[in-house]
Amino acid sequence: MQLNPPIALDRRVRKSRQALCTALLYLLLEKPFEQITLQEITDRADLAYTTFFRNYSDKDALLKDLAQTQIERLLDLALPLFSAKDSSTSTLSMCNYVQEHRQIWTALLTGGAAANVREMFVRQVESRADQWPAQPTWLPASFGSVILSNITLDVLALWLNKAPATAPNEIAAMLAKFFKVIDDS
Amino acid sequence: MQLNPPIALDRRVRKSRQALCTALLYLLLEKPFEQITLQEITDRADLAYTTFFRNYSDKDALLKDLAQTQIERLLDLALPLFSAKDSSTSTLSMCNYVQEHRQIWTALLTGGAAANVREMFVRQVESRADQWPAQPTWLPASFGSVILSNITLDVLALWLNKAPATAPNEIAAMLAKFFKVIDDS
Amino acid sequence: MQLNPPIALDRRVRKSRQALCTALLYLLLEKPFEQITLQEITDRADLAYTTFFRNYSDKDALLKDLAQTQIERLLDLALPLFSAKDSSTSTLSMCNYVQEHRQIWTALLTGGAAANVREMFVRQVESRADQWPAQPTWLPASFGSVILSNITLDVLALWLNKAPATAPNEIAAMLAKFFKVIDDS
Amino acid sequence: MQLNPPIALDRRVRKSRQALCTALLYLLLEKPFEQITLQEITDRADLAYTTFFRNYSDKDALLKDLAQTQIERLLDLALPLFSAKDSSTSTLSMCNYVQEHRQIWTALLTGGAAANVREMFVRQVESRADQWPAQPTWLPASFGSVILSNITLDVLALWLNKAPATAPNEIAAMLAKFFKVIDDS
DNA sequence: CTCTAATCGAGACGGTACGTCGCGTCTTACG
DNA sequence: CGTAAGACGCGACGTACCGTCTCGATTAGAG
Repeated sequence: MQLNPPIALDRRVRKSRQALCTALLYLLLEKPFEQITLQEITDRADLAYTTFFRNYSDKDALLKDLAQTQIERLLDLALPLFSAKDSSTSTLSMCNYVQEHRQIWTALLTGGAAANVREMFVRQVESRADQWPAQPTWLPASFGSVILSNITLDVLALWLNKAPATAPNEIAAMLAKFFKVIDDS
Repeated sequence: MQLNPPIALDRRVRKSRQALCTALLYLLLEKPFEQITLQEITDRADLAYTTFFRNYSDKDALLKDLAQTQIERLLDLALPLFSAKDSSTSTLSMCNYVQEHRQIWTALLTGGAAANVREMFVRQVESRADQWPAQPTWLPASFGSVILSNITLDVLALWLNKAPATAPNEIAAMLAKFFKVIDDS
Repeated sequence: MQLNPPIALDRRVRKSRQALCTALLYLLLEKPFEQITLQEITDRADLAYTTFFRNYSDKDALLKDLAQTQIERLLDLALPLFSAKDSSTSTLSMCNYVQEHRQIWTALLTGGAAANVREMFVRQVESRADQWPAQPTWLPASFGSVILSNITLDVLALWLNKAPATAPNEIAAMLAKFFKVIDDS
Repeated sequence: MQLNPPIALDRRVRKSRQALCTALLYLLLEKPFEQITLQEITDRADLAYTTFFRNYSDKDALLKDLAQTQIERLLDLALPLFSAKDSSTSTLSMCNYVQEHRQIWTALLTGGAAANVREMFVRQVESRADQWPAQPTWLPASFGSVILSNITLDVLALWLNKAPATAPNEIAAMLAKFFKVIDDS
């Protein structure tokens, strides 16, 4: 029996954080993460500079808050793809998800924070390593997840960035081809 | 019979730049690129702070100078791998090269500048796109090189970082497996 | 009934500026203005280096802030000296004022900023030119104020610098003698 | 019996110094002494930057070389003015001299080096204090020369700067009037 | 007329100070 | 009394200028 969601945040706090997140999101479409200033973020969010620090300790903390959730959702859809059975299903549903949230994922993957996001992504995948039993035998332990993650992100980034017209199922097909290599003993 | 390198730089200049490059290289083994200070670099290079700017406009310019050459050399060895014939030969020679220059490539790929280096790498690969004719037919144009580059770098980075004991030919074998997917129509 | 001073500065700002002014004042007693470093000023004021620029655009701006007020006060006392009537009275009160603020005026007139202060002084005198009607007839327009200012400052500087024991009324007498030349047609 | 003039400087050296002096002179007409760069001086003199230091230790040394001679010549003409007899004669000849070298004295007195030149001037006058016996009795020792010097320079500077059309003898008359105050017991 | 030494051109370098920008803390003033 | 506005400490950056140095190339002037 749970009381409340983690400690039901003040509505104002939720609003501020939301504003900061979307502000960052839009800025990421314009310029690299490191070049984005807290001042710019708070300006765009229409909040006082100091308010930022009441909500996040850091610019990275904001990015994390922004990206972590997205990554989680994506992984919930994507992880089954490692289990060979419904690989194609999960791959496709992942691509559909990205398609639906095209803008946010464009910011995350092709914007300036790409490197950071990839790192978070890989770390999350590794922390869920136990969720799929079959490690490819021809790769050293933990090589698999890193490489798989990177290929996935590469394909998604290229899709969003260079070939936005491509249909989700085409992308899913490409990914599937790569995944098969790893599953093949 | 070669003329002279473009303008044969002053010996002092060459020395300074060399000092700065090696200074950066060692610092990259210790901490992320963005956290490295120009002061630290010049201190380690035993040069005056202002001398940095006489040689490079930027911290990035230094990294570029440092990495670009290395990448070129690596690509000279690696590029034939795209032409299916001697794929395995070139892959192996590339791995051997990395093995021989393990330290520098560890700094570049697993240190803090990894993201930048990857970007440079991809850009160079793309600019040499004409050097291997066979583009995979099942991938949109220019997807191939990016993904191939990233897989290559992923594997190399993991090798240097997590499994340094592995022999070059084992790594080459892994790479070959991935490359085959792309070549397969 | 006056509203408020222009915008009633933050108490911290007032404090910082005050600290910077007095810091400069003391340093002027030690060395020429040009040799005084912003670092020295902020060190002595016990403020961060960058805080200087939040309060003044320039070292000169600080000096101006420091000197302008003093000059104004002095001129309020001194200007009547040009109207022949109470010449002696105003000259004496000016000398007394300088005597009372001996230290600050020593810094301004005999310290390293003397040249700048003289210039400000002359400029202020000229801008108040309308406050005394009688221009000497035997001098080109505007010669009078400049020369008068310089003589005044020369005498004051020498007094503070070389003959500090002299009584104010003696100095006033000297000045009076010079002023008489100008008033004499 | 003297061997050679001080050591007959190399013709090149003489040329360089001359070029540097005139370069500075012209620059002084444009901007304050402190804002003049060694680079600017050597550029204008069409000499290498390092050549400056082969001839002068300092920017001040150059100014001194430039001004000292001029001041000497002026004082040779002007000093008799302190001996009441031929006051008017010497004052006039001084004014004539300045008129003839109008440009150089404009640079020295109204340009950016005015403060330094004044100081040199006063110092030279004081070092020649013995050349005129009659110290005014109503002024503390050594007040006389400083004030006299400053008045002289003030008048000359104003002349050159604001009333260039005025004839030398008019200026001489003004000066005479001031000098009389001091000579009067 | 040559030879030698001083001077010059060119520019890298060490170093000091300046002024700017951004982060994160902390205080003030205001609603 | 809590929140905005924003001053402040701090650290890094990049610039400008000074004065030193090295290395050739040039030239003056003595023999």
